[in-house]
Amino acid sequence: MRTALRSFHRLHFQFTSDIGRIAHSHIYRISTTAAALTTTTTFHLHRNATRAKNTMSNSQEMAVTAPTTGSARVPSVKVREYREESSDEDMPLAKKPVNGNGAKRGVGSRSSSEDDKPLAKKPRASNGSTNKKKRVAESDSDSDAGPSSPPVKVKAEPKSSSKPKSKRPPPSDSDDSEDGRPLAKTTNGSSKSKPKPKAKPKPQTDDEESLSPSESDLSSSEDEKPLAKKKTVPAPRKSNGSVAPKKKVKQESESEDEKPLASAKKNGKVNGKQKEEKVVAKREKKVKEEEDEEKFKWWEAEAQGDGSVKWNTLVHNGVLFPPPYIPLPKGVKMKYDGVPLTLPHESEEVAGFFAAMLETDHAQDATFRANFFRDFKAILAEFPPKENVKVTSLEKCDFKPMFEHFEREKEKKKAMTREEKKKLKEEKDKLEAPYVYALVDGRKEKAGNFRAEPPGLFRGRGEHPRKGTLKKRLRPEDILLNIGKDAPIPKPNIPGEWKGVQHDSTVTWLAHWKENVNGQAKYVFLAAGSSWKGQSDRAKFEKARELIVSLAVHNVDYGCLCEQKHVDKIRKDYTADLKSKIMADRQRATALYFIDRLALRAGNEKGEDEADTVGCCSLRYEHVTLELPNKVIFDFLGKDSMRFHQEVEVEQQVFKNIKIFKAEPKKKGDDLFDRLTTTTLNKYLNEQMPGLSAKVFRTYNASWTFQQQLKNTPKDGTIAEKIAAYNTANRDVAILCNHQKTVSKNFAESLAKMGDKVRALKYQRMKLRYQLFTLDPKMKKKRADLADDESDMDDDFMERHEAELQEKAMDAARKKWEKENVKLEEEKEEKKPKSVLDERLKEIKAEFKVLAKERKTKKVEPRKNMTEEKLLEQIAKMDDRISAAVVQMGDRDKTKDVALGTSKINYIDPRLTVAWARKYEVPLEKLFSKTLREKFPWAEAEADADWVF
DNA sequence: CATCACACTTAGAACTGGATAC
DNA sequence: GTATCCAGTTCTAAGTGTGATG
Repeated sequence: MRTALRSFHRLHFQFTSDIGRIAHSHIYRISTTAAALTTTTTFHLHRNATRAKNTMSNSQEMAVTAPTTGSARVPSVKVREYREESSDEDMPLAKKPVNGNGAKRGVGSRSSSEDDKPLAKKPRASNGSTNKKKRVAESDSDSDAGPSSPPVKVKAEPKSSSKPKSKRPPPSDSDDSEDGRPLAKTTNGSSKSKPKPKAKPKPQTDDEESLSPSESDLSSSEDEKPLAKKKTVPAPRKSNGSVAPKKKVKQESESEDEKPLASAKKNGKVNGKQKEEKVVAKREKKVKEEEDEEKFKWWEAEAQGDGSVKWNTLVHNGVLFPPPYIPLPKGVKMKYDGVPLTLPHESEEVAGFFAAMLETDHAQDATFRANFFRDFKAILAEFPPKENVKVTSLEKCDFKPMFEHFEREKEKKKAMTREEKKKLKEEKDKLEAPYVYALVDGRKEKAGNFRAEPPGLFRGRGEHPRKGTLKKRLRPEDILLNIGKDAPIPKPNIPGEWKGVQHDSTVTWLAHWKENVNGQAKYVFLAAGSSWKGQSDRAKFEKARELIVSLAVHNVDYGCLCEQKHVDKIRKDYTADLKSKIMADRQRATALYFIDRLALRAGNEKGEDEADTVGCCSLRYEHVTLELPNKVIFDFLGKDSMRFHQEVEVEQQVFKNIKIFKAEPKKKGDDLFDRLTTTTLNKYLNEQMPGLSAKVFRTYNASWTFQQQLKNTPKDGTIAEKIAAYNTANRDVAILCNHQKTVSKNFAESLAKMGDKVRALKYQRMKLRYQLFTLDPKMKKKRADLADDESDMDDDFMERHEAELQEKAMDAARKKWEKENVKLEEEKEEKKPKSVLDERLKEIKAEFKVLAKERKTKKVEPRKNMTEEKLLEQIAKMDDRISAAVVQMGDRDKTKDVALGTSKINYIDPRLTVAWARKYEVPLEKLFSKTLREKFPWAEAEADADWVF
C-alpha cells in the first residue's frame, strides 16, 4: 500500500522558484505567516533540547547543549547568526566555527596537511536517564566522515576540543568541488556538468534554488507536495512453514549409517604434495600445529571459475539436537493461587522457561508476559495440571519454587570440582565432535552454529510485538539438510527423519529450518574462520576499497579526462542531486548524504509484526527535526532498537531538503523519503559502481576512519600507549557506527571504586606535601603548585578513608597475632598473651589519632629520614600515578556504553590492524583474540607494514 | 512494479572461564 | 581458597540485498 501510494504520486517534481522563498523565509525571518511551521518546529526543538538537557548526566554534555538551547529560544539571535555567516562566505561550511567552540577548525586548516591537525572532538551526550544504552550517539565532526569531508558536523564539545585527533586529508581532486565550494555561492558550471540523464536541468536551476531572498513560493506545483502516506496494515505474515523446498531437493529416505567424515575425504582433492612439504618442514612440531598447516589457504589459491557454484563435495553431520527435556524433581512445583501444580512435562517445560527468566527484565515486560501467558495457557489446555486447576491469570502464577530450583542447580554446577567440570566438558566435546567440522571439497572446515536452537521464549529486542512467544523444540522433521550428493546422509541424534535433503552447490548452508515465532528462516553455516566466510569477508572489504580506486572520468568542467575516485564521483553526484528537480532524485541524494556522512543503514521496510525500527530510507517525519540555521536532529531507533540520537550540522541544501520533505501535508508517521526505497537506492548505487550498495558505505567509512585515526599512534610510545591509541581509533569507529552496549550493572559502583582509589592516592600525596611544607615552609612559596589542596578531598572522605585504613591495619594485626600463635603452638612454645595484641592495636589507634590531628592542623611531621628531595620525588611519582588513574577512569567512562567488538569484527578491514601491528611492532594477539585471528588468516598473510586501505 | 523468499551479514545479550581481588 | 570482574565466546535476533513470482 505504501508503495502503491508512492508510485501513484511518482510524478516529476518540478521545482519552481517558490520553494526557495519559503525556505528562505524560514531561515531569515521567524515571524508572520510563513514562519508558522518554523516557529512550531523551533519550539518543538527547544522542548526537546530542554528535555535532553534535563536528563543529561554530566556537566560536559550540558555544556554542549546549553548554548544552542539558549539561542534556539530567541529567533532573532539565529537570524543574526545566520547573516553573519555571509561574512565568511568563502569559508567552507564545514570549517566554520560552531558556537565559537570549534576554534580549532581554523579557516586555513583545510588545505594543508590536515592529518596532524587536532580536530574538535565529537560531542557526546548520554541521556543519563537509564543505564541502558540509549545514549545519544556522538558523531564525528567534519573531516572524519570520509576522504572528502563535506560539511557534516556535530557541535563541538568545548571541553575536549583540545583533544588532538587527526584529520583526514581531503583528496585534492574532489575537495574543490565539494568541500571547498562556498556554501552560498552557486556555480552554474557545475550544474551543467551534471551527468544525470534523467534530470533536464533548466539553465538557472541553481540560482533559482539558492537561498537568495528572491525565491518564490513552494505551493504552486502539485507535484511538490510531499506524499503523505498512510501506514498500511500488511496482511499478517504467514508462518505456514513446510513448503516443499524448491530447488534440487531430493527427499531421501535412506537411513544409511553415518560414515565417519574421514572416509569421505577421498572425494575431495587434497593437494598431497603441498601437504607433504609442510609436514616435512614442520616435522618437529606438534601434531596440532601440523593440522593448522593443513588449513586451506584460499587466498593463495587461484580463483574458482564459476562464482555461483560454491562446492563440489560437501560432507557433514547435520545439526545436533539438544537433549530431551529433563523433568523437575517431584517436589519442585509452580503454584497457582497458592496451590502447587503438578504439571505434565510438556507444560512444566514451558513454565520453566518463564521461571528461569523471573529476575530478568523480560519477566516484567507486559508484551512478553502476555505472549508467554497466551502460549502457556495453550499448552496447559493440552497438558493440564493434575490438580485440575484452571489457570486464568499470570498474576496468580508463582514460579518462584522453580526459579529457586534452577538457582540451586546453578550453584551445584559452580561448586563442582575441577575434575568433574573437566569430565563434563569432555563428554560434551565427544558428543559434539562429529558436528564440529564439515568437509568441503575434501577440506576440513569448521562448522558454525550446528547446535539446533533449543526451545525457549522468544527474546525479541525492543518493542517486538511477539516477544515472550514460545519457540518450539525442533525435531528432525523441521530441518532441511544441504549436503553433497555422494555424502552419507547423517542420522539425527534424536528419533525422527529429516524434513528433506538437498544438494544445492550454489549455497553455503548446511541445514535450514523455519522458526515458528516469526516464520523466519534459520541456517547452519560454516564458522567465521572458514574459507567461504573468509572469502566473502575479504570481498566485502575489497568492494569497499574499490570506492577509492581512481578511474578516468570525463570532466565537463575542464573538458578533459581526469582521475577521480569512485567515491568522489558519487559524492559529487549526490551533492549536485541535492538540488535536483526530480523529487525522487533529490530524496535519494539526501538519503545518500546521510548514509555516507552518518553511516546510517539502508533501512528496509519492516512489517507490523516486528519492532518499529528504521534506517535511512525508512526514516519517518518524527525521526528528524530541524534547528536553524542548519542543524538536523536525528532521534530514532535503529537495528536492535538501538537509539540513534545525533545533532548534526549539515549543508544548507540538505537542511532545506529536509524541510521540504517534511512540509505539509506530511505529518507524524509519514515517510521522510516517500519516493525512495532501498531497492531504488541500491539500483542507483549499482549503476555508479558495480556491486555497490548502501551498506558498503558503512564498511568504507568505518575502515577509512580507522585508518585515519590510527595516524595518531605515538611513534615511540610504549606498547600500552600504542594499544590505547588503537583502541581510541576503534572507539571512534564504533561511535560512528553507533555500536552500543548496555552499561554494566555495577559500572557506577566500579567507577566509584576507582574514584576512591584516586582519592586515596591524592590523600597520600597530601600527606607528602604537608611533610614537605613542615620540613621547609619556604617550599610553600617556591612550589606554589604544591600548595593547593587536592581537589576532591573533603574531610568526609578523609575521615572515612582513615577509618578504613585503621580497620585494615587492625585486622592485619589480629591476623598476624593469630598466625604467630598458631606457629608457636606448633612449635610447642608459649603463646603470646592477648595483651600483646591489645598493645599493638592501641599503637595503631594512636597512629591514626595522629593522622586525624594532622588532618585538622594540616601539619604533618616528616617521617624519619625524610628529605626534601625524597619528598619531591615521591610527590612527582604520585602525580604520575594519579594522572594515569584519572585518564584510565575517563577512558572507562567514555567506553562504558560503546561496543568495540562489532566494528572490529565486521567493519574494520583486518589488514589495517595487521599492518599497524607490524608497523608499530605490537604483537597481533594484543589486538585480535584467538577467534579473530582464526577469522582473518588472510589478512595476516597479505598485509605488510605499509598496507593501506 | 510490489511482494516474497532466500541467503547471507551484522548485532547486542547472555554465558563462560580465567585472571584478579579479596 | 573464594568472590568478582571482565574479555572472549556463543547464541540467535535483526538487519541487508537480490532474484523470483504474480
